[in-house]
This record gives sequence, C-alpha cells and structure tokens, in this order.
Amino acid sequence: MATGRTHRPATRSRGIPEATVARLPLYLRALTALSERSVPTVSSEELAAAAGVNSAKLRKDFSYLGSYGTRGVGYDVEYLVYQISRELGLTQDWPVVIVGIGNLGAALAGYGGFASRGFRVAALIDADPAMTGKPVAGIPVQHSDDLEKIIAEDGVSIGVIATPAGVAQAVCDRLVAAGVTSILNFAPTVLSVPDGVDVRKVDLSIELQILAFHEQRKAGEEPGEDAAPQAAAPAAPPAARTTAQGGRKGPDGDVPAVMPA
Amino acid sequence: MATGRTHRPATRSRGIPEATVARLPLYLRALTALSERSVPTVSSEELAAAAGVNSAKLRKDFSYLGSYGTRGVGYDVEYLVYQISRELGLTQDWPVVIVGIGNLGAALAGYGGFASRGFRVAALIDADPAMTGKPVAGIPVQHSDDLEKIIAEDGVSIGVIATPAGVAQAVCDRLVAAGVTSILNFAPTVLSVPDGVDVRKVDLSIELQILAFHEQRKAGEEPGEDAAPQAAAPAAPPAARTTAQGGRKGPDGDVPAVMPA
DNA sequence: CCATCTTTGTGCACGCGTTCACAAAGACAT
DNA sequence: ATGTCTTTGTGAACGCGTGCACAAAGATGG
Repeated sequence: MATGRTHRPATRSRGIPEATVARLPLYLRALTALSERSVPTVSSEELAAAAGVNSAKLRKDFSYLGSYGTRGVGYDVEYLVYQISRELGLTQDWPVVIVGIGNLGAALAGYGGFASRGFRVAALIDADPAMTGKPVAGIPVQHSDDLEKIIAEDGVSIGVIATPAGVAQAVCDRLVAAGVTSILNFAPTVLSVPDGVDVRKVDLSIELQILAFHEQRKAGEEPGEDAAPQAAAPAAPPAARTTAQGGRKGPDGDVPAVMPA
Repeated sequence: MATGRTHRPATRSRGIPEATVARLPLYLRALTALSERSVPTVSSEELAAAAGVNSAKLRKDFSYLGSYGTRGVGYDVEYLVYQISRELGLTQDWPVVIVGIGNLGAALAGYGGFASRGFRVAALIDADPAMTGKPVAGIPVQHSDDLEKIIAEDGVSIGVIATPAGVAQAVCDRLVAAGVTSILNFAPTVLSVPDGVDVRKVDLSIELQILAFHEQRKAGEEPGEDAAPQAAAPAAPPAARTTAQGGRKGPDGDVPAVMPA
C-alpha cells in the first residue's frame, strides 16, 4: 500500500486505535457489497475473509466502536454500515479541492471513489492560466489565485495536492493558511504542517521501491543463485569517503551510484 | 498514506524490519536531493529533519543496513545513496507492466517517478481493443490477450493494476500465473494471492475516509459549534438491538451511545 | 425449560517498533 | 599527545497492535 502517514503519533483518537480506523473503510466496503446483495447478517469470520483480515482482529476492532453483534448469529449488515459510516464521518458531506490538474490530478478528479462516499469535488485548482475555465471531469478548473477564496466560500477542509514536488509545500502552506486541516499529498515530498493538520501521503515511487526490495530478496533466496554478498563490507571506508563509488554493482543490472531525484 | 500491506507478517526480511524498509525510500530521496546540491556529509539530525522522522529512528534504521557513519561527522551522502539504492534493489532494472489504461493508468504511465529510479515501464496493457496500438505517454498500448506473452518475454516481475475493481482479481490471477511476484494495486478491492507474492495497495478512497475520521473528530472538539446532528439513527435494530441511538454525544465531540467497555 | 450449538467479546501474552539516554568513537584544536 | 566537542550506534524500557483461546451470550431445537 501506498501508505504514508504523518499523524499525531501518540494521539489515539477517542480511544479508537489508529490501526483500527485504517481498517474501518475496508470493512465498510465489504459490508456495502453485502448490503447490495441484501445479505442481512454476517459472522466475523465471513466478513473478515472478505476484508482480508483476521476474524479476531475484526471483532476487536468492532468492539472499539461499541457496535454490538449478536452471539450465535453475527452482525447486522445495515446497522454496521451505518455505524461505521457515522464513525468515519461519512454521513456528512465533505467538499474536497484538488490542486494541480495534470495527468494525475485529472485522473483523481474523474475517480469514482471520490463522489461515492460523502466526498464531493468542490473545485479543481491549477496554476496554469491556460487551464483556467477548462472543464475536467465536468468541473471547470479555477486559477490558483483564487485558492483562498474557494476554500473559504465552500468551507473546504480537505485538500488534495497533485502538483509537482517543487511547489507542493507552497501549495500546502496556502491551503493550511486558508483553513484546510486535512491534506492528501500525492507529491513526492515531505510536507511540514502545523499541529492540528493531518497529512497522509500516497507515493507511487516509494511503493515500488518497497516492492523492489522484496523482489530482490526473493531473487537472492533462490537456491541456484548465491545470496547477496553485500554484508561483506562493500569496500569504501566510511569516514574519509571520497566516493568514487565508481563501478561496482550487483551481478545483474547496474545503475549509477547517484540516482536522479 | 495510502499504504496497504499484505506482507508476510512475521518475516523480517534478512533482519531488516519492514518498517525500516518502508522508510529507506524516504531517506534515499532526501539524500539524493543533498547529493545534487553536492553536500558531502549529513548528520542524522539534519537528514532526519529532511525526511521527516526522528533522528534516533534514522540511526537505528541505518544500523540495520550496516552502513557506517562517522562519529563526530555524520554520514557520507554519496556512500549512503549507493548503499540504500543497492539494499532496495534499485541498482538493477525493474521492468513494470501497467494493466488498465484508463485515466489513472495513463497518469501512472506518464508519471516521472517510475522511470527515475530503476523502474521502466515495459508495457501498457488494456482490455479495450480500441486502445490497442494507441500510444500513451509514448508507449503503445497492447491488448490484454497478450498479457502472458509480454510478461514472459520481458521477464516482468512487478505489475501495476489500475483496472476497475470488478476485474482486478482476474487480472491479478493472470499476472501471477504469468510469473509476476509483486503487485501494486490501485483497484479498490482486496486481492488474494498465493504465498510468495507481495501485494501493496494504494487506495484513494480509504485515505480520504481516514482523513474524514480525523476531520470529524477535530470538528467535534470545537467548543463553539455543536457536533453534527446528522442523520437520525438509521433505525434498524440488529437482532434485538434496543439501544436507542437517539440523542447521544457529550458537550464536545459526539460519541456513539455505545462505547467500548 | 433445558440442552446444545454457534459466535461474539475480551483477557492475556507476545513481538515489533519507537524513543530515550548514554557510552564509545572519532574529529579537531592546542 | 591530550583534551574537548560532536555525533554515532545501541542497550533498555515502553507502548501499540496482533492473535490465541476461552468464557459468556444468545439462538435454536426438543
């Protein structure tokens, strides 16, 4: 997953563990599917399987919510859907602004997942004057000069940043100054925000790198191939490093020591 | 973050904790930036600030790598960049296929983050015959009938799924059967894969819902405004629910009538 | 009304991850 | 050389999250 967090680490929100909160949307999705099939109740076992988690974990998660199931029967689907929706704050409307309408921003604007659950794309904002007024996914793009005004008028508290990394922090600062208190960041940068503002990041590149790590490990474990000989100091003394990382590399494809950003 | 994991839970890969692996790309990015500015060394304090983490955590992370810094001085930037790149497997070339070239798939194809670090878009695959041959981000889209052939020929081990949720599992199964062992899933579904296959998921909707949860909590904490008196209880007592969800909530944020024990 | 069977809710233990705090290592100046 | 100063590397404590295993709750059938 592309999970990045920058949460108040120790603040267990109202007794509900952060890990549980992160799973609630998963349960909700599974429950919604069941609801559409008019299934009246589910056992923790079934629902857990559908959500891809352990049933004991699921029961414990629900216990934090106070949602009660019925022993010997399971959970009432409709009731749980409502309870979780309410807990997540999805019973109200959340206007969202997307800043940076490039390829990604446009894709996000058209993403069905937004509209589906309480989230409404209130505005699309881009710094390029050529984009202004142009409709994307049916919504006209507005110029970033009006950012503050847009946020204020629509009472937007959630912002999505899909700009190039270089301007992400500046955009973030403006959003926060204008009143946004939750940010979903797609730009490959670490954003710094004042206390009270939540930032979650989605980073393509990081996810791929994590996969690559495991992939490499799998390859190295193969019986035929010798495990990475790395451990044996790669040469190059630390202190007086003059670099000249010149040319060493694994047995397979190599890459320059210094990689692009 | 949009992090979803489906990792071998207990398998601490070669002694490097999963949490550390997830941070390495972050360090790498910060280090690369320093490298471009020709900064020769950094202290754990500085680098930690740049990566947005605690310096003690950073030092411990590096200690797992065996990368040595120099006491009193710090870490050699170039050396670390190389070490981390190698550890993450970025010193080799990773061909990647993207399946599902809709808005999102197209955006991903054009995303710079892919090409920048050892990842190469080997192929774009879509089930729509109308897309076949059409170039997206400079790469011609291929039909999904040829999926197996493409994977085999290019030796692809990483696949990105950007299809609608409905077909994600089917696509996933085909990818895995064809030899892919790492999957980055953008479709809002839980994928089930055999052991040995890593899946990471990026889920827009889930990230937003998590933000909404915290946002709601912040709003509820406000002294002035009363918490949203949203939807009147959805009714629907489960089995024999008698809990009148009626009027709950304290003076501050509201809380479901039924709370955890 | 009682017995049986199913499924929840949770006490408990364990392991991972985070953080503190400090000794050791080295740079640098004298 | 010796002393001082900076910064690393890590032992140890703590807290969160996970999963087991079981008692309690309730449904169901006789």
